[in-house]
Amino acid sequence: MKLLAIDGNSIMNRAFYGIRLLSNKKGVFTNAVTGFMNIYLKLTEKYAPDGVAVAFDLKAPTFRHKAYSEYKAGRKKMPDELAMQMPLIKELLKALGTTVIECEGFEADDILGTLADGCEAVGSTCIIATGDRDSFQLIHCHTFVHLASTKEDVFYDTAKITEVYGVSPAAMLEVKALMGDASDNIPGVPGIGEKTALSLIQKYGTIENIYKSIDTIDVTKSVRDKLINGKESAELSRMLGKISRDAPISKKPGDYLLKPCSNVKLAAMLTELEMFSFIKKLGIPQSAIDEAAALPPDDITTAAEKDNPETPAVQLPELDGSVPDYVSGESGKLLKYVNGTESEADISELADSSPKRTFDIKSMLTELDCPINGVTFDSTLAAYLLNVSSSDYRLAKLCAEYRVPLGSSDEFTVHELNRVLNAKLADAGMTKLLEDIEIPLAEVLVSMEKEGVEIDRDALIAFGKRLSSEADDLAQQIYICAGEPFNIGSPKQLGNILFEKLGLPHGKKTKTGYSTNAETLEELADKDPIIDLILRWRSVTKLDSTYAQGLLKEIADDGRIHTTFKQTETRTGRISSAEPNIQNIPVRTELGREFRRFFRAKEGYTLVDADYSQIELRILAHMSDDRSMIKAFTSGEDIHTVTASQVFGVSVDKVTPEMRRSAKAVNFGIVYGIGAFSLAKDIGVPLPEADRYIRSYLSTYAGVDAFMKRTVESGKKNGYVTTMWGRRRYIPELAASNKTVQALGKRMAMNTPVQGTAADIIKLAMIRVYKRLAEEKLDAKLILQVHDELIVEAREDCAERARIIVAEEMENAAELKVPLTVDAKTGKTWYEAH
DNA sequence: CCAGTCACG
DNA sequence: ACGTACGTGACTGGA
Repeated sequence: MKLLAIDGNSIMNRAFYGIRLLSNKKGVFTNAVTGFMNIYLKLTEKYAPDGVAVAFDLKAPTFRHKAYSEYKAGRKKMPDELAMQMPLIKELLKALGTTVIECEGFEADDILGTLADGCEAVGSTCIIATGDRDSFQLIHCHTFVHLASTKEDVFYDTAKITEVYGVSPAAMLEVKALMGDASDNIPGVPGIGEKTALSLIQKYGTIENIYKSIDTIDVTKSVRDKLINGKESAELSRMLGKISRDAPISKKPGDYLLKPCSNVKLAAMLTELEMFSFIKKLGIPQSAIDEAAALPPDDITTAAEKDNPETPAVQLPELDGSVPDYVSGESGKLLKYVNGTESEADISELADSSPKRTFDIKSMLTELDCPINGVTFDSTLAAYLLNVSSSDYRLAKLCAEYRVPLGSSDEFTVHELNRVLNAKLADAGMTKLLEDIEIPLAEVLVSMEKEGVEIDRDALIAFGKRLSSEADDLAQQIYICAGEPFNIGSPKQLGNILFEKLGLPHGKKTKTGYSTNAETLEELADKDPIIDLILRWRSVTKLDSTYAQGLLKEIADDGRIHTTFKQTETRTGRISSAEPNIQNIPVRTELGREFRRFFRAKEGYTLVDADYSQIELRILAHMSDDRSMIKAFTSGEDIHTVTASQVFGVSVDKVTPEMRRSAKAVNFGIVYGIGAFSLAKDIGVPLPEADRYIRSYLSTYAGVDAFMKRTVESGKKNGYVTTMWGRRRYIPELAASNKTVQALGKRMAMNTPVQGTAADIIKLAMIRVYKRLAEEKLDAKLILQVHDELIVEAREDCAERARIIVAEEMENAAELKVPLTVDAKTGKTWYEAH
């Protein structure tokens, strides 16, 4: 018989601090549970135990000794994020068939000691799995310790302990009692550390022996004095550190045999916790998953949710069964589900305007390459709106998440999934957002991807050659400065050259070595000419590899680049662009901006480039209803100048360029949820001065201050924040107890409504522009979007009409309390038009 | 596959 | 005392 005895608290601790904070979308934290499950699976695979017992401390233990409780009282309280995961792991462990043991008056260690004692008595093997070394004293003939550490796990038996520490396992207690253990609040003998304690016990075996012959033992005077003064403390420490072996639990290993798993319970819990990978790893049968999905939503809910009970159940909208649900199956087949019947459908029926529902309309438009009209609902987009933070909106994942049984056919499953998603979306007030923005947008995006943008390949190749030869020159000069060639692109090698070989003063370090980013290097620019060369090399190679070579690889046979716009990627509602990313083509430096000359209109056409002016600040003015900021925007003056004049209390014509620069930085910072530290770094002023700017800004724009506070409060209360169009983002970070994480949550809460509303507006604008260009039968197509900028390719003779139309539709996409202004220009290339 | 870096709004 | 502005994607080096 082989018993695996797990120190539950210790392993949960390791898991919690070893994995960054994770949570499901309801805000239930899951990182410790995830880590524990990984360790549990590893252990059972490695040792194949017959029985598993998991020991936990009780929340409010009564202590063995009075003195003990006094010491333990000084221990830090478990963070809430970890505490709330304890009941979850216990439930999971029970469902896995293990025995969970908690025992009043005894800590997890004592339970392990008792179990080990029971195993020794009958010659069963006992493997103790724990994250701390306290249990070493329990190692014996049949008792071993599996130490789970951050680096790698180590297996300890008597021989290993003797090898590593030079004492017997039982003597580990004596060592600990001498050296003490701060984390366990064991005082030890003041002044005696690990080295001295080990050598003393190696020589004399026990504390008792040491004190028996305290006058004659071979130690320095100072150690002897410390020992004499610390005698009482040593004896107390030994008592505190000794693990008890008589917890009132069964000592028979046979009583802890593994029971069969409760697959349904496991499936339900792991689904609720969104830990889908374990469902797979545990090999839980589909039947159990389906059965779990049919259960009513259980009580694995958050405390947060209990504090905010959902509004009483309202009548949720049911789906109209006569509206077909479409899904594209393998090998290009189109399947549908209508009035309870499944059938194959012809793509031609998608074109008519009769109502229909889809699963991933953007993929369907792309793959089927046919018009799809009358779409009233789309599963993928609905799922994105319900949880913008997911990274997987595939059918199986959604079914698991929303407790829909994976049925016999996809069309039936999609129908069932849509019922759930539709009800949840209506409940969250996002139906209009789906119908009016996301669904119509899918068609616009697919059209833009298909159109693409023409690239001047030859010019791009020539520019790339220029960049790479420049990079080679710079590299040669760098090698001369460094005295040897090395890989400049390796931060590790570069750090060695700069800070070890050349001995330059290094700034802060990263986890892996010296920091060598541009910000750090710029501070060293006057120390050595190599710095400037490296910065130039970085910039030139970046442009060459990412933009010259990178873009060349992406030019299709039609001479154009066809990006992919992702509609379900960002947390804020923006769209993103990939393969290639056309939303980060250089513009800030003159050399980088050259790339925009290679993005050109095709023969006989012109580009129209229109971008919103200060859209995020305008939205902030509107949402916060701040009188001063609204006035600033209605005055028609430059916003940063007006801000400077209001914040510094001077007239507009007295604003210096310096003042304007600061005001601009604060304006940006405010939208991001500013901190004085970062502002100071950004504009290079002392921290107290940056702090004054912010306070002055927030008192000038008190409405903004109030809006930010309101937003954070509502985020904390509801668990999410929203945009003007009701787009939602859950922010579990707001509930974290770690201050840094909470501060991050606050910044997200402040930024998301603004950035997200801007995303709502430009999406509306795209739909309007797309429709209007089609209605007016202009030979002009929307081709690119860069967050606040739209680019249209128009035949030369209608470019001016197109320019007017694009600007008009963008400006009228939303009605705010401030004007929503647009700059629209034309040009043969992106460079010229922007 | 992650960390570091850097391009954009 | 600590860590420090929001949101993305691509490339490189190195475990």
